Amino acid sequence: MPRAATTSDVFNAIAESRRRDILVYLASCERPVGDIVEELGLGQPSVSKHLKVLRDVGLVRMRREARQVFYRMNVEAIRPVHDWARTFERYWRHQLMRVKERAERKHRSR
Amino acid sequence: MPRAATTSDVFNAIAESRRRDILVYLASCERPVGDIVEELGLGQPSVSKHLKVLRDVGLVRMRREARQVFYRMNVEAIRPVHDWARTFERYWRHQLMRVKERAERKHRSR
DNA sequence: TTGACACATTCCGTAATGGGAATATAATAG
DNA sequence: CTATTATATTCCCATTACGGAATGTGTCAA
Repeated sequence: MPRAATTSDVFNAIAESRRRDILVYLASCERPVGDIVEELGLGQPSVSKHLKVLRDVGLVRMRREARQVFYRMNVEAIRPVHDWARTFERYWRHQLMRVKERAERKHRSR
Repeated sequence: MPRAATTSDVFNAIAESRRRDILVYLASCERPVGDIVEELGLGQPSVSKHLKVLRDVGLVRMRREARQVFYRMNVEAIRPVHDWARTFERYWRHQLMRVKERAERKHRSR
């Protein structure tokens, strides 16, 4: 079984750093494809293909206006990532506490 | 330029769902490889390889004890993902607000 | 209609994947 | 030393990805 498709879920889609860049760029406001091409310094076909991946997993939406196509981020779709990462938040505390304790023991033993 | 290696960064490493499962399993406490194999119902070699990927990006650490190798999660390493996802948090508000406004306009126009 | 513009899709080559089987390595027991 | 247990590594392979070049599609202007 080879690697999962980039379009199989949000986690695979955001594995590519260019796509993460695109999302950050689109977070604040919608943009036509040409702007994204210019911003990323990538070829237009590449950008279009990245956008298709992002569309397939619901991370962006598009809107046609005249000859341009405007893309915007669908911020909701990031939630699975956010939630998953957050499940570890409660363990940070523990880990930091352990580090702190170790440091204190070291300090006392001097 | 083909796809980035799974070991190139944390985002690529967690693209695989099995590896996410492993991390969740290791978050609460350290475990020997055998336990992970049993938990995931995957082949032992596969698990070992997944663990190597996770080690390469610093998401897990290992400790040898007799014949067993115990793995534990390094929760700190998840931070890039958490932080990146959180950059969009402030936009949720806006998006939810827009949805709400649209609903209200619809309501009024009835 | 023709041309131009903005974007999408297809084709190509290179490189890496994850699983299973087989094999190698490390550590302990006897 | 030998056998056994617990992991790691290697080999194999079908599959997919990315970027660039070329080409297709859709919209508007003249």
